Amino acid sequence: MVVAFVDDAGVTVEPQRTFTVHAFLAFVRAEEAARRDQRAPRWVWEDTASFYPLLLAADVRVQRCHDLRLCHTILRNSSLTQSSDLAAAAPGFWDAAPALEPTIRHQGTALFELQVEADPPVDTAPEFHRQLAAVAASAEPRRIRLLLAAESAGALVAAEMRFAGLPWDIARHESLLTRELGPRVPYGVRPERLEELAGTIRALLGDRTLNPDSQQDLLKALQNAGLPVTSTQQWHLKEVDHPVIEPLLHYRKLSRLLTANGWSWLDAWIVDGRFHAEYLPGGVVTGRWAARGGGALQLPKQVRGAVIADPGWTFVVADAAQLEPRILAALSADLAMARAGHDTDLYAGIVASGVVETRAHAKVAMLGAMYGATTGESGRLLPRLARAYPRALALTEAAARTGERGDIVTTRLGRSSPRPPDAWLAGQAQAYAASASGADERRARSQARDWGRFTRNFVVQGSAAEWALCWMAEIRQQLWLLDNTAPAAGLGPGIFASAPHLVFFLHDEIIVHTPIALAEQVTTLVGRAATSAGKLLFGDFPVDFPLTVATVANYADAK
DNA sequence: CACAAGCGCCAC
DNA sequence: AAACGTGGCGCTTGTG
Repeated sequence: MVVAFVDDAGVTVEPQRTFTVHAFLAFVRAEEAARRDQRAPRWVWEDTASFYPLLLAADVRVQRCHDLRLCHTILRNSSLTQSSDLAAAAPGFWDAAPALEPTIRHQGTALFELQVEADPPVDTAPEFHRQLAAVAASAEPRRIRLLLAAESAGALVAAEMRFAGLPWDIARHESLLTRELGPRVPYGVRPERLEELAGTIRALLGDRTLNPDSQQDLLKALQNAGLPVTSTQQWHLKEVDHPVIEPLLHYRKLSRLLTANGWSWLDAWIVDGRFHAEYLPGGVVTGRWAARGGGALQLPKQVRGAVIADPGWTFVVADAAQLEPRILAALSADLAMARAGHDTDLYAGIVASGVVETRAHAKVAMLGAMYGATTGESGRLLPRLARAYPRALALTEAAARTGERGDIVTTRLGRSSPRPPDAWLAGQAQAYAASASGADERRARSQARDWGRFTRNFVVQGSAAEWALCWMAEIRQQLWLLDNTAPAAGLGPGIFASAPHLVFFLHDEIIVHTPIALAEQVTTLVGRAATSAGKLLFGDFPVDFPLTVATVANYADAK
């Protein structure tokens, strides 16, 4: 492996060196240890997800990195760097999907199974220089630089969380399954409780062969039994008065538990008592993370009782209270809205200001403003919200109009929305042609509004994702410092064996797994990190980012 | 046989 | 009450 040494401007400061894999691991370990009290090195590499697991498997953590692939995507699309050489170049290697990463399900994986370098090896220096140039020439270098740092730190966090894993109590999960579904059965066989319910449903609908898993069959059977239904969705079925509805909804609930988080899921995803979720930083266009396999970002509340801290350890579970409306208040510099959330639940503050009558109304109206609701309760309440918070609502409206025109919008730190697809542009163009029919125009208007709702939400969701990245990066750094108070901690075998560490992330919520004795310190630093994240994004604008924090041994007790 | 679309439901 | 954003995933069903 080849390591080049450059300064912040990308200028070579030492001759490059070539290492074997094992020598490289020792080198990184030594560099991180030697500079622990100074400014740590920033490792510039192609792709954290394929590279960092190698280091973690060898018990080596790094403090900082620059993920060329993730940063390239941001710079390629950002309105803040649109005149750079990087953005102008034809799509190439750095725009392609990353190579298939090595599979590391747990720390027992042997080193020789890991692919260290791309084949053929990638020359990272030219791309790094293009990126530095794009940042330097940006209209907002401070923001875009912060975004790249936060995105890269997020990639480190994602790899570390996958490596450490979320503690999972298989016995407790299995007892839940047995209690709800009956004894374990082989894959493909209906568990006892589901079979009983299927029988009840068939009898009540007079259809001996009905498969309740088939939406088509089910809809026909319901209609044949005289029920006035056009879909089999839960909310729809709940409005119908018939004896079959209760067992049917129960069947659906249990079936979901079996297929999404049943015995097969346990077998596939829980290794050594840990759920090693694979997060995909930057996996969503808005900058949110996605996840692959195991449904890490959709863990049902129903199974969270199986998330149990190790003996002598506990969880600090923290979620940002009303994150997106607070982000909107700060983005739009809407002082009235920021004040409504000062020292209180933001929705309660809106009620206290006399804008709407109940917290539920405040919430549905705010969500409607951010998602683009036009009808129902939310649509009715919007005008009152717009009177009380004109700046905030003007921002969401402007973002929607921008999208309807086919233009792009940009988050606080500089992530821009994609351009609409060609089919969308063609549809809009067609609606203006002389030959356009009324149907063409209606379709084009409808598609324009759809894209407007996307850009409307993009600004808020994407800026909230940036806040969350900064929050996590700060938590990670502070946990590292806490860890460093112990001699040589973090750099020996089992790097997360004795120190508090992040184990879960869900858009606006984190879990730290920590020795009980350190839980109070962790709680304090997580709260401070939220404040720091707010300052990084919005400077001195007076917006609060309060957390709901719980110290619990069982995730299900967090809320 | 593999794969994709449509549906439904989980999370935020 | 049910239309309003971002996703992943498992099932059935249709198609190549």
